[in-house]
Amino acid sequence: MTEAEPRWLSDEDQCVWRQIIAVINMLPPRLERELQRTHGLSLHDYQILVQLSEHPDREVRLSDLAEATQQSKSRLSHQMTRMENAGLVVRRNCPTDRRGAFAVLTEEGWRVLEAAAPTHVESVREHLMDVMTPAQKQVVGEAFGTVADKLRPPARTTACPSPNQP
Amino acid sequence: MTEAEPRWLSDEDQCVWRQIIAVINMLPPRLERELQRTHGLSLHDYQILVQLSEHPDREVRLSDLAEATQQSKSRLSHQMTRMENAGLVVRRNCPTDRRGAFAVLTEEGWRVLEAAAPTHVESVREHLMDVMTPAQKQVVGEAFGTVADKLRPPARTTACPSPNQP
DNA sequence: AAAAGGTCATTCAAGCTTCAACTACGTTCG
DNA sequence: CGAACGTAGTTGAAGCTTGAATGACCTTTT
Repeated sequence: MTEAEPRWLSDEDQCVWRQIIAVINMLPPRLERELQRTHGLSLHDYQILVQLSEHPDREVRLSDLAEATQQSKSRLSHQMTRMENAGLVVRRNCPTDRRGAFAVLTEEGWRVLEAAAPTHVESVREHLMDVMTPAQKQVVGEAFGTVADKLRPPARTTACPSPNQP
Repeated sequence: MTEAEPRWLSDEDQCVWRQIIAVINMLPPRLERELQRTHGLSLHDYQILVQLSEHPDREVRLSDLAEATQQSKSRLSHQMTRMENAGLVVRRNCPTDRRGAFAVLTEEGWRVLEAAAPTHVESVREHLMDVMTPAQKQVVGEAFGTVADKLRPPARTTACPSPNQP
C-alpha cells in the first residue's frame, strides 16, 4: 500500500541532478566572496539593492521584496535591519496600510549598487554565463523557468487554486 | 584605464540568470523542509550519507568528503560532530596518516538513509527532474557540468597549473 | 457592530555557517 | 638532520538563518 517500489533516478538523471547541486553548492559562495571582497556586500544585499533600484521611487513593500528575492519575511526583516545599519536602505511606513512598510533605497545604497554592479556582472559571466553556449543558455532558461514557476508559492489573488490534477 | 565600459548581460541572459538564482534560492529550502519533516535530516546530512554509502567500507576521508560535497573543512567538521551525536556516522583515525580521519557510516546511518532515499528522490523528481523534458535535462546536465568543473578547485596532483590562457 | 480569521512585519532562541586562528602531522630541500 | 613549508582537521566567536510565537492591523462573516 504505502510501499510502492521507489522510482529511482536513471543514471543519466542522477548525473544531471548531481551537476545541478554541485553548482548550487559552489556558485553562490563564489559569487559572494567576490562581492564581499570588492564591495562588502552579501549576495542577498545585492539582490535586494537590485530589486529596489528597479522600482519606481526605489521603494518596495517588504512583502513584495521578500517574494521577489525568494526569502522568508523573517529573514528579510533581519536583513533590512543590517542594511539599514549599513546605510543602504531605510524603512518607511506605508500610509495606506498601517501594518506595512516599504524598503527604500538610499543615495548611498544606490551608489554602492552602481559601484558593485560591474564587478558582480563580471563574476556572473566568468563563472556562469560565459561558460555556457548561447543554445545552452536558452534551454537552461526555459527549463529553470518552469522549475522556478512550480516552486514559487501560488499568487494570493483571491482566486481559488486550480483543482489538483485528477 | 581600469574604467572600461561594463559588459552588461543582454536582456535574454539577464532573464536566464534570474531564473537560475530563483531556483538556487528556492529549491534547496524546499527539498530540505521535506527531508526534515519526513526524516529529520538536513540536505547536507543527506548528501554526506549518500557519499559514504557509495564508498567501500562506507567510509571516506574527511578531506575527500568535503570536496565531494562542496563544503569547507570547517563546516564539515561541525557537521560531522552533529551527525556523530545523532548516531549517523563515527570518526575513525587514519592509520597511515596520523593527521587524517575517516567518516564512517553507522548501521543506524545506513538505515536512516535507506528510509529517507525514496521520499527524497520523489521530492527531487517532483520539484526538478520531472518538471524538465528529457531533452532539457540533457542540455542542463552538459551545461552545468562545465560550469561545475570550472568552479571546482583544481585537483592538487603535484602538477603545475596550466598557464593562464594567453 | 462584533467576532473570526487572515495578513504584515518583527522578535526571540536555537541552530547553522563562516572566517581566522590553531594544533599536529607530513614533505621538501638546503 | 632540521628549518621551512604545506596539509588534515578542529575550535571558537561572530554573524546569519530558521521557525515558531507575537502584536498590530485589515477583511470577511454573522
